[in-house]
Amino acid sequence: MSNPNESRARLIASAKKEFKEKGFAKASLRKISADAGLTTGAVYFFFQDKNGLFSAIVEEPLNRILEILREHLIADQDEVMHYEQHDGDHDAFAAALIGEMYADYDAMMILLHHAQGSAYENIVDRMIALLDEYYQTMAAQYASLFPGKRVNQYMLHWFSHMQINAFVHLLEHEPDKTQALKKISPVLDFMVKGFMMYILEDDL
Amino acid sequence: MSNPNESRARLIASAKKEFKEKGFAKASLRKISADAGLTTGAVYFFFQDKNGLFSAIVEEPLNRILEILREHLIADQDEVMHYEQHDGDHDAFAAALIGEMYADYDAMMILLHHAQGSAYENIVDRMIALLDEYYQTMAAQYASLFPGKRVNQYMLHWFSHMQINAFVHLLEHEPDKTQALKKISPVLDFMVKGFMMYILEDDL
Amino acid sequence: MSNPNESRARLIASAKKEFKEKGFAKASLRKISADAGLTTGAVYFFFQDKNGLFSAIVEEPLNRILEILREHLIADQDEVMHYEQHDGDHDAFAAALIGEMYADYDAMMILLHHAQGSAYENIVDRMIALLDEYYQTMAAQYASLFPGKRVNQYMLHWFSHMQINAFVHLLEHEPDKTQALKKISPVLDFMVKGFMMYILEDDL
Amino acid sequence: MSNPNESRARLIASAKKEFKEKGFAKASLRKISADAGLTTGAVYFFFQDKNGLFSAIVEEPLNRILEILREHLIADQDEVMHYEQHDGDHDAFAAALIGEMYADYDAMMILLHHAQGSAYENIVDRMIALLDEYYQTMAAQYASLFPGKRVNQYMLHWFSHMQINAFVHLLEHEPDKTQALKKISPVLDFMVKGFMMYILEDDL
DNA sequence: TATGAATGAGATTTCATTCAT
DNA sequence: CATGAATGAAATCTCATTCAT
Repeated sequence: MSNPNESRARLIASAKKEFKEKGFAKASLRKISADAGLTTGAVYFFFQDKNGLFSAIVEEPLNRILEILREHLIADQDEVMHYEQHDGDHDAFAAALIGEMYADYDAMMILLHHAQGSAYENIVDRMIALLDEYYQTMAAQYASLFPGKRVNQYMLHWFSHMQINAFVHLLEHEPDKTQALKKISPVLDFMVKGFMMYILEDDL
Repeated sequence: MSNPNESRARLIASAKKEFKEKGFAKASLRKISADAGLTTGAVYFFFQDKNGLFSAIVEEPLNRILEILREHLIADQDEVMHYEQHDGDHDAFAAALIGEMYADYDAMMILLHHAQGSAYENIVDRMIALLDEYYQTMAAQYASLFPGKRVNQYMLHWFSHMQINAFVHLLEHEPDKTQALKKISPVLDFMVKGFMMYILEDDL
Repeated sequence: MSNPNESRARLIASAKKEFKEKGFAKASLRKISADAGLTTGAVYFFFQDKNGLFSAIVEEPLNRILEILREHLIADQDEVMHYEQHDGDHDAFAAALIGEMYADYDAMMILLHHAQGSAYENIVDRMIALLDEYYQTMAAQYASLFPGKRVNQYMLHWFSHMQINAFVHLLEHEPDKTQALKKISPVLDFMVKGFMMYILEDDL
Repeated sequence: MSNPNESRARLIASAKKEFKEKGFAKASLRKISADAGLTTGAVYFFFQDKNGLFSAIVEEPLNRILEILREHLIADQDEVMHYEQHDGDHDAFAAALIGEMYADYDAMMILLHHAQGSAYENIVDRMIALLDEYYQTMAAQYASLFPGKRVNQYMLHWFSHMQINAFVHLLEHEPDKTQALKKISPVLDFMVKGFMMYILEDDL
């Protein structure tokens, strides 16, 4: 009770429970505080507000995920430019991503599935948008190699969507990290092959 | 005040606006009523409660969708059993499904994206489960033709997930029905091909 | 539905059910009307308002009870003045009273036990007051025969209270009229004897 | 605002006023809070809900009453078993009971007369049942001494009823504790004598 | 470092009642 | 004879947030 770090930690632990059960919007600060053996005021001492408490849980894991996404995407871009074979890289990327996703499993679940009403409620869409942007450049370069073809924007966006959701789906359905790595492999394989085959359409 | 049906219709129209903007949980009956030029009591005259108002918007479109899903799935099962070629059928199914989905675009969006807190909050999951169940049977029969192979349950479930989400994604990104039909075509093609290739794994 | 008398009757029948179950205050006109296959408006056509509906149920039985009470009390007064023996009369009074009370058992129960919130919520107290008033006169005359004695007002009022409640209690605990007559007999006997013995106190 | 205990106390004081005037069901938390110079939220800070506020008023007095009732009843049982004379004990019991009843007069009135709709709405009936249970045993032993006689169940129950109501009636009609003690004395005397005389009937 | 008190705004829901038709 | 529509007031309750201490 006296150790400040401990109180903060207990608050976060209780908040994780509550957010996971009720979602951000329906979560009650009173219940979180009470469960932590503290009062609502304590939340406002340690965090700015309800959203601040939520941030304290998800911000760091999110940043690490975004970092990995960015690194991978930059690497990927170069690969396409050099027509390199990069199957192994995909697995390396998946491994890194899954490593971080499962490092704080609860936080990740909360961020991806229970953020409605919070400042993060569109996080999945924002990640998709991020991917989209990179794919845009990549696909344009790819298309330039095939005269008479152009990028199918809809498919491109759908691939971004599908790729992000593949990981979200994984998190939801496979709580074990080792199993997760095995299961995502054919999924990625499928998507990579499909990307090459379906991303271009006839230019009329 | 004037036409009886008009008030109910105004209430539903206002509710659609509010649900779409705020989602079920955060939508305010006060605002809905006021926007319709009525009082909250009127909502309880025309509908049972907040959930009843929501149902009045989404129940019928939902039922039509489920009907089409079921019809298609039964047909699909027979096809696999007879090794028939059925690409055309997929397009017919997509056409029917999209036809209904776009018949009341707003209702569909509300049902699929803004139902959290309502009795329909798990509707997408329930649709996925429905698909999953049918695929289960289908895949088992398919697997029986290939000794040494078995169904990859994870991939199977992911395909259900992906298929439903492909339509949800479509709805979200393509408000025009005609365009929607064109855009979903390669997506379905991609998924059908993938299904055959990735649904089985080595039996150890 | 078309016969007006029938509608009114159905409304009253449904109201009896609802009042008995919920009490006047918590009874819902909507539920009463619906149960009668009508709408709330119908209540206002046949009765003035919620209280009017209640009155339609209890007014007549109440009046008959009051009539009997008054008749008995006037007779009783004369008896005391003439020192007559009147045990049989008590039983006759009880028989008449119980006859009316059980003539419309439900109405009586509603009037005596479920009237809170209605215009009749103090009916038992008013009946007690009525009795009290008559006893007042009677006891004063009785006391005038015993120098050094005076009426114990508290006991007098308590006897009124007890007498009324004896019948209320009977109604509540014995739904059968014939049984009721048997059971009330020793109760009345007890009270009559007690009245004579305890109604006077020493005048200091 | 100022003294913390003061707000809670003001809330309880206002609640007593409102409950006494309107009864539990029709009492308004808004009015109670406003009268206390606070908002409804304050009620929910200090108490769990409307029933909790009611409990805060009546729970303690009630428990003390029940305690006295139980003690007296156990003592009474022994007395009958030993054919002891115990007139004095009745007065002691009455004194104790009245002492507690008048310790918080308003709370007692609210509990006994204005609890409809609350968790305590059947408290008088429960007290009667408690008494009834004890009398059951007592009367059975008494009856065993008189061959050819049996307990008149209806009278027995009516005595329980009458005894409890004698105190309720007292509370209602005599706000002064000292006066109350004097007034209840002949009432108890009357009931004790009656009990012995009327509790048995011929066994057929 | 945190509490305890309290606010103020808002939520859904229920109700008796009215009235044009 | 009765409906169907609608009101307006009120109800309990929940919540994030604030702030003096």
